[in-house]
Amino acid sequence: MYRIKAANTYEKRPEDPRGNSYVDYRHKKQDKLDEQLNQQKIDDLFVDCVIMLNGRLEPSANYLRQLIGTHGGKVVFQYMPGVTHIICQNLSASKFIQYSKKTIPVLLPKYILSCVEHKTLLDTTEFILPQLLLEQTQQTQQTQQTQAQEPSPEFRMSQINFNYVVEPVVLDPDSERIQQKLQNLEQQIKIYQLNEIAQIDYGEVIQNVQNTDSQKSSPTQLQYIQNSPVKTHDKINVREYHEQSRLHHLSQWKVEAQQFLIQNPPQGPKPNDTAAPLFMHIDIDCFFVQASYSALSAQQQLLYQSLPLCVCSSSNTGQNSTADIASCNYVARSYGIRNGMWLRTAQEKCKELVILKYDFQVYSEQSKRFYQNLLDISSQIMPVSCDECYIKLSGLISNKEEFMTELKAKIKRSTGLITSIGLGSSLIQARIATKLGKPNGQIHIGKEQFIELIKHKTVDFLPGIGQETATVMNSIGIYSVGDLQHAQLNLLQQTFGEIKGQQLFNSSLGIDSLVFKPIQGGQQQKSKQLQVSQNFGVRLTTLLQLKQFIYNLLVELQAKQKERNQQINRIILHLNVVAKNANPQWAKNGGCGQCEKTTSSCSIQGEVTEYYEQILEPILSQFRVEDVRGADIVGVCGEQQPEIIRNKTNKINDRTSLNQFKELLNNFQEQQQNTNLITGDISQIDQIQDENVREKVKQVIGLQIIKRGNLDDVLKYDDFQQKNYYMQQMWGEFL
DNA sequence: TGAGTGTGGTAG
DNA sequence: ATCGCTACCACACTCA
Repeated sequence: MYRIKAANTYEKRPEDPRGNSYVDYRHKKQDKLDEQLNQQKIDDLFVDCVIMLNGRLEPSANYLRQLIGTHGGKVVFQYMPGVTHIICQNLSASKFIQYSKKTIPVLLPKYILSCVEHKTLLDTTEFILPQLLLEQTQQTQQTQQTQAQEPSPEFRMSQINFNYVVEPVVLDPDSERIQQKLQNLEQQIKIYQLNEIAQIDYGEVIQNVQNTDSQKSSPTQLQYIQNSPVKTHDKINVREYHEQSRLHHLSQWKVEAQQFLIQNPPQGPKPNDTAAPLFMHIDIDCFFVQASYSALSAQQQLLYQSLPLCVCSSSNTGQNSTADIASCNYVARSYGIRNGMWLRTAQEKCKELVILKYDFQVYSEQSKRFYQNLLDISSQIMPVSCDECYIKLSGLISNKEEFMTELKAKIKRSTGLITSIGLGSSLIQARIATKLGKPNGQIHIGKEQFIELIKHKTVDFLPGIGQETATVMNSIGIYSVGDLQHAQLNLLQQTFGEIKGQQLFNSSLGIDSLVFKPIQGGQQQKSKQLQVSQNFGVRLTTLLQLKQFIYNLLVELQAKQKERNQQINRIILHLNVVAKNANPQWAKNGGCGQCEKTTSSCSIQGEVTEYYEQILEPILSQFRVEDVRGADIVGVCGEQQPEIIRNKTNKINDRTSLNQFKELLNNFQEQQQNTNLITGDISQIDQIQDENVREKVKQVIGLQIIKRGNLDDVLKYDDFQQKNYYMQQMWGEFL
């Protein structure tokens, strides 16, 4: 039996498996790197310097480290005696105090770059952190105002710097950039003036400005146009774009599926929580292809039968089509074609590939029909997407094979679509069963089988492990699921974080990190996030176009907010900016290619669109407009939480009761997956009088224990916002 | 230590 | 040409 370890305990960093202490390990690693850099040394510019890099830096700390290293300097990341320079971009108050105790210059990263450029150690005064100058000025003022005291030792350094206060010089060799900034500033001022003068609809104002601007036709030449000759858009209609985006529809259909289930609550029998857990995962095989195929005429269907098929937005058979294969059937897959592959790659692999068109209307209808067939199986359904869901079947099925065969036949009759079904005692087991059975499969696996069957698959076979995680795993010597099953939990948690590490480990053993949350009929779904984004076909050349675009996104967000009837109290803007040295080979036609993401957020009250200047402003100065290739706006909804009493005196201070209850729960030997009940002696919970409270306790504690490992973590876990509320209820009624 | 904010990964 | 969306989770870091 695998004990689920506490997932959220913040214990001391485990020892290095090779027997070194972690600190030693770090030092050794550092030394090794220094040595490596020393071998590539160019000159002795920084030879007597020990430079400390702190926090997030631009250029990155890694880059600076190499740069300094190759010029003979030593880099550290923690303060230690002997440090000669501190390189930092943002200094928090605590760090400020901490650093200003030391008489060491705190400088901008630009110092390093300039020194390298001029091949000499420059005077540091020009590079002192502006924040530091500002802060010490304020501090000095404060001190002067309040009391005429001797400056405390903390300000020794400020005093030193103060003697050399120089207006910080922006050493930007790229004078074009400054010109651009100034131009932008001018344009900004214009738009502000317009807003003040014209008291009309904001959108209209922007539209007008936009028009006059495009007549002028900005002289700005785009750098990237040389690489990717894409037309710039004068006007981008977000909604129109979304109409054609398969990924947009995919997201929409998920919501539609949820709403469908809310409006048509499953009428099937209620699963038995005390029976052995049994979950079904059902998925339509290559949904897009099958659905598109099902919309064809009988004659065409006959023609295309058993041919390699795919769905793609483009019928372009040219050599350079970067259109995505949205979905391909299993015949096509036998040629090595995969979903997401570019059409040109796919056609290189199979010349006979038949390209079917998207038919979003049909997909939506088929999805509804699919769900219609599932309503009478069980009362608990959890949709995953338009073509995929989990159903809880504990204690409802006698003959599993027969059940699966019949269900598949029923769906085939009603929709014409072929599905795969997996059964398992946890969600992930069912999920993997489906995956193993595809296409047209029906499999039931248990935990032991799960572990056996999946042992030799690569780690990315497991849900939740994508490319990035797989790469990191490979780097620590984990390639197959079997490796993961036998991996050191310590190592995993050290690499991926306490919870993530635990979840990955659990996954490999068939233990869920996903919690089964069936749709509750009649209940309106509340999501935590609303998002509107477009990262395709965005080619902006002027600030005004950018503003117009952001505004359009906000309008769309507002419409969505209204439609879903949700509260939004914070908006986030993501801006994708072309990465320096982006590889044009990697970009799709019209795509955003390799981007760097800039983010800004603000809290809002009232209308989303009113905040558009505010959200845009903080990031305007950070990039050149013509580099922008895409933008997202995310609205984060306020969770509609019950009144949480945040009075400290209301906290539970009855340690005895708490400990008793903890002990009781910790005594449970085995945690049953995804049952709302805790196995073992639950009689004490059942003694709770209030039925609602009792159910809540079971549900909340049960789910949380399964998710986190043990009660300690349940009580500790930050995101468990209703903790205090439930705890009060619990302790009020219980014990 | 909890709340706020930013970053990054994953899935369909 | 082409339609690289969206919701959610975990984590890092800062601030008071």
